[in-house]
Amino acid sequence: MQNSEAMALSAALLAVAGGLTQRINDGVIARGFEGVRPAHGFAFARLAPDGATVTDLAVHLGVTKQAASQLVDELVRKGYAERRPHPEDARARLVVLTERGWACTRAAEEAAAEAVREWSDLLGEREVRSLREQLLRIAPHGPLKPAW
Amino acid sequence: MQNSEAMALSAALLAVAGGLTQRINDGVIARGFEGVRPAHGFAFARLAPDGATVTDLAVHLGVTKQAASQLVDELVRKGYAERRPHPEDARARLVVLTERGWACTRAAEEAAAEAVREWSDLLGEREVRSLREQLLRIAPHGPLKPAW
DNA sequence: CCAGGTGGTCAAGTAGCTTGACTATATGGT
DNA sequence: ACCATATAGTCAAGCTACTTGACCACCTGG
Repeated sequence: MQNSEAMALSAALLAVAGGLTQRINDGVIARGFEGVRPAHGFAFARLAPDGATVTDLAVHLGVTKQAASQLVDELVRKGYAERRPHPEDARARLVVLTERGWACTRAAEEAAAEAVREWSDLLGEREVRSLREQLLRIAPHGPLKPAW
Repeated sequence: MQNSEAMALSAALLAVAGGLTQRINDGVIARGFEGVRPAHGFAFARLAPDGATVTDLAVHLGVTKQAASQLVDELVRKGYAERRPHPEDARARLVVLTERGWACTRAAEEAAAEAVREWSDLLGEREVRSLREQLLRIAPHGPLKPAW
């Protein structure tokens, strides 16, 4: 594959990702969750299963723990998460989603599903499934660095 | 398709996009172009064909023209672009790439091709081609907003 | 030819990150 | 049992890439 084709693929991928991010964010806000930014979504993804410590979150997001702590402050202030004492380590705190945090997560899923449905209209469900599997196979596993 | 599957697709897409962005940026820097950020790449893409005005660039990047102007300042200072008088409008300036700017663009293409080659190893060329065409068909056309 | 629109810059403010310094708690070797 | 070192988290200050607001130079149409 020529370099220019690789660049076309890259540009398309980044354009789709940027558009999807914006659509999810807009959709979440339209569902009544104000003051959320895309970065919060990545935090929610890590907090959702069982909660996480600030340091866990920092590694997951690829930022310093101070930045992660500020982000948690913000989520707490806006009612999406709360800090609890950690059951096994008195130094640490377990950050967990509130009910509102869970509702926001569900809203993000709905918004994502809406965008994906449009792709199905363009490509067909079969192609979207193959797209999903291809992406899952090439997705990296490291920290989810939003930087671009 | 269920919401959770849509979310899995979205997460994979964003992870791939984030990883690709980082790989391209790292690759460009490794080829000797210091002080470049991912945002510069999007600017280069708009400047490359025939140059562009600051306002064009601002629309393309989805930022204010002041921000675009600052970015151009930076590119000029680092030797990647230069401002010329606009041939048809004395208010405007045409921002064009320098030779170094073109070299940096080629470096980005090489880095992108490198990443895509790894995907070929995982998926096969045939699947990568189909990935490219699917993405091109669902890519939005608006401003290329890096925000997430 | 001048009224309003557009291209660009200057200046100041802001948000989200960084680095640096510190406290409190945990852990492992002696 | 104790102390040296590592780790979880916070506080404070600084930086950078953006924003909004104000402004000038030049274009365009009645």
